[in-house]
Amino acid sequence: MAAEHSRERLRLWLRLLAATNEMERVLRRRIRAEFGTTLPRFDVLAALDRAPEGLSMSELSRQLMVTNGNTTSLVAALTEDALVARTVSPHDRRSFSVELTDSGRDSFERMADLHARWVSELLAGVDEADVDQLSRGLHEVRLAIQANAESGALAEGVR
Amino acid sequence: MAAEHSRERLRLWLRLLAATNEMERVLRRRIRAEFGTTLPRFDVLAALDRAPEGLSMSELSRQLMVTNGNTTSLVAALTEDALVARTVSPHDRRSFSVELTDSGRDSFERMADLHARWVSELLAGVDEADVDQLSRGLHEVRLAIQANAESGALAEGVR
DNA sequence: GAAGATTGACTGATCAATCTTG
DNA sequence: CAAGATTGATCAGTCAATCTTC
Repeated sequence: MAAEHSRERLRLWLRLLAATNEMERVLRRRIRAEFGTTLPRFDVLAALDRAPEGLSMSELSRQLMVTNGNTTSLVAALTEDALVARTVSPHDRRSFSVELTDSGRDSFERMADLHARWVSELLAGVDEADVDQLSRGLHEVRLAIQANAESGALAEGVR
Repeated sequence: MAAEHSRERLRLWLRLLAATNEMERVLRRRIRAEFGTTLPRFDVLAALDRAPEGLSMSELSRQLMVTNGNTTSLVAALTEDALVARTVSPHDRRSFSVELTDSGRDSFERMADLHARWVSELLAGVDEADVDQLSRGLHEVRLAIQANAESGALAEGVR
């Protein structure tokens, strides 16, 4: 089994967490200071910008990796501000399509460049080869977690 | 500058975020199901377990990578449950020392093993060499973010 | 005035329960 | 009954303002 290398894996998890927290903290602060909005809201706009044809609430939740309930309130707030709009699906009256308004798209585009620049600058100093290696490794890590969480659920008695 | 490789760095950030979210989601669910508590509370107990002599609120906040206000309410809740105790510092009446109670230590030790096993199992399949490489790389990433956030703050006009 | 800690207002996130439509 | 979405309760987290002590 894998238990004999428990220590190294635990350390990996702590470092993963530390790096992510550090990045999120900096980005959150800058987005607030510079644009007067929040990271989650920016993330909603980014997801919708990638989907010009619109997304359902569930699909949007999946892409943002959050629950439906969370998405509901985020989208409600953004609708208030007229940055996104919801239109009822023509084929399923349970479902909405959420998309950017013109104002939302403008607002997002104003922010996106600077955001990308921040990320890039914050990661400057990590050398090029490491960036790619880490990307690949982290993708592998995510897939492992997903795979192991399912099989582990039964073994551990987690429902 | 670093801007020419913005795309790869952005991708790294997204994967970092995805992997961390996935892991946290699984751990949070299991801790709730198995122990009836939450990940942040577990984290407090873990930090205090590593510091038998106790920690001040500020030092605890720093280690948990959260704000003081957050720590205040977490520690209040754990004090309610008699898992931690606060004693006034003998030398500075502004400051507390927070430490585990016997009950808190028992409770933590019951959980710690299984938690470590979960982490290890969830990361099983990531091969040994990659684990170490990722650990080192992520440490480097964190340091880069911290270093660049400071220097960037002035350049970007973030206060 | 600065540092340790708390408070209050607010945003974000989960989860379980519910409503509506399929 | 399943699936899409919302609601309400609860817990986390930030931030700015405040209180107390140094």
